[in-house]
Amino acid sequence: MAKGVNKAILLGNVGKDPEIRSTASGTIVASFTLATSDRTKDQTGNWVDQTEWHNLVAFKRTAEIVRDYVKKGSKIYVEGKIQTRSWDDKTSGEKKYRTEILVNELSLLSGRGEGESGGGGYQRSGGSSGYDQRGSQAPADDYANSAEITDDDIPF
Amino acid sequence: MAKGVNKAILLGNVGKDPEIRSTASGTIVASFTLATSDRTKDQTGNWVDQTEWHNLVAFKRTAEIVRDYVKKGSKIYVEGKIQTRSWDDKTSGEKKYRTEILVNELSLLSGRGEGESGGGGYQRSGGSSGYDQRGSQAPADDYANSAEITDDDIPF
Amino acid sequence: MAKGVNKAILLGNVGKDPEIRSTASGTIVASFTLATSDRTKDQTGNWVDQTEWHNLVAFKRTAEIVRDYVKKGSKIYVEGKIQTRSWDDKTSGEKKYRTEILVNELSLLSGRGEGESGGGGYQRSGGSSGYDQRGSQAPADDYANSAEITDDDIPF
Amino acid sequence: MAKGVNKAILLGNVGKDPEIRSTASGTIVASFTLATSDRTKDQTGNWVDQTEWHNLVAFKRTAEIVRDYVKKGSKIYVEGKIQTRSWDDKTSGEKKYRTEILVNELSLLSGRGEGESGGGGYQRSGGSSGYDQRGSQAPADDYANSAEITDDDIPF
DNA sequence: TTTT
DNA sequence: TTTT
Repeated sequence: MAKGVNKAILLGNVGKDPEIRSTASGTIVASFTLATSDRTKDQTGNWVDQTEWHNLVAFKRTAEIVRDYVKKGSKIYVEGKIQTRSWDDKTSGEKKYRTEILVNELSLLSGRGEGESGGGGYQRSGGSSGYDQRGSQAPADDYANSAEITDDDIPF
Repeated sequence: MAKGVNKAILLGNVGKDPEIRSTASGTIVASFTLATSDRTKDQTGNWVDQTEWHNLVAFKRTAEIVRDYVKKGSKIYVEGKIQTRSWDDKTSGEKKYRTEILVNELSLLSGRGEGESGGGGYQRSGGSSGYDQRGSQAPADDYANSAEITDDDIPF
Repeated sequence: MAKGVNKAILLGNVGKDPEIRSTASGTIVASFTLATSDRTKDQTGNWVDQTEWHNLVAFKRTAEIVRDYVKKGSKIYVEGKIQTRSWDDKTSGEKKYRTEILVNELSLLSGRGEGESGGGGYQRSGGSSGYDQRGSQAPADDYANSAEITDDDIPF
Repeated sequence: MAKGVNKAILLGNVGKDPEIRSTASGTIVASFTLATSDRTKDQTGNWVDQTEWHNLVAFKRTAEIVRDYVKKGSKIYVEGKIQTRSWDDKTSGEKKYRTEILVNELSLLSGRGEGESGGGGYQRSGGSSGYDQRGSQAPADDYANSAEITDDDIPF
């Protein structure tokens, strides 16, 4: 009776190769971004392409599918839950928010081979944090340090 | 052809009486929060009620419906578009993000009279920012100062 | 990869007390109808209320919730899968179709006590087929005789 | 307050080249079928591909997009309204039902050139009624004769 | 009747 | 940062 509905339905293109991590307890986690593009009229009546970026997270079996089949450029359909996590920024002391889509349904729309052009290595190595995704530096670090996903964040 | 899908489907209860404002050009804007509750199992297998808060915005005709019929406690169904706005925090200089649902469909589920218990005054006056809903003070002010909705933010 | 999406999202009022049955193998099945009302403009520009009726089916745990909490008049939100079953009419020999929503998510929106007006008995007895909801008699019988849900129809 | 929700969300492949017609008043109408495929477990626990077929109808601007870009094999995402039309079968005298999805949002997922393999002619000519789509003969004719879409069926 |  |  107290059950609400919290559902996101998205169809778009993946911005970067997904980040794959594991929690302390061994749960696999995939993080990636999705661009949904729209053609809307602006104030002057012109058609403008408008792109919205979404932060997606997937766990367990869904994360494995992401790891194995989703890459930069992939077109996917996704259903998920909208979640906002918050943490206290260590340096500024301010509260920060990050909204993510917890993916629970995923459909691959690019054929095999489509999506990524580079055939070679997926060099997703080094210091790439995977959250440095809006041209912001400090926030990414901050997020990585203060708001890393822990087992407590996982809803199962 | 490049058309993506960006849709949120929410059903829950309104957290506070909506804020009603107008842009410089006279467009009416309604802002409010919605709680969607879920019963999920936690790590230890217990059923836990989990509430997610969403920031909703409505414009024009939809904003008028919100103004006239939606209040604290109202149960509503909503469809909208997920949007993240960003701005530079004036004091800390950091980039901040705020994700909102731009409502384009709304269905009232509380009967008339349901929802609000207090019959008296809707004292939506004074310093009540309507964004002080996560125990955070500064962010609300900050948001009010730095990220006020302007005509440029309105997608039509 | 070949995964499609087939989803119905409905919010409306239940037309009659649900029918509860069991398959030969003991799976509980609930069947009921849902009215979704819309206010659309007709050809002459007048606002007209338009009601669409849907046939819903629920199995197992969801069927138990329907049995225990859903009744005539209940306002509910439902997610499900659109399915069309077909059978050969015994008398006319024609192929017949029936589209149903296989419910997999259900949210009760009427408070307890709301919905049903009659306090007394839920006389869901006798010949009430539960499918006699469009002013048609024969189809209901026909359906009952020729297109009863069998274990083969259940997708799990 | 009496506003319900009636929404279908489908992603799949088009079964045949769409039928394009016009009503007496000149409204363009597109009819086509969509297959949504699912991989579910059957009773014995094996994974089985299950395909559901949907009847889609589009009007006006959406019908033009269908006419110009959608063909047999096209992968599309669609939002629409579930509608059941009924009519009296002339020969058997029985009431018949046909459930359709009235498309109001459409996204093309096949690239240009994808979808159809045959480059040549779209010979959608002759007596093809477009409703002879489930291996049934009489019903199609019947439908064509008794339940043709008229201006009265169009909800605007 | 589609698709992987 | 994606895609058409």
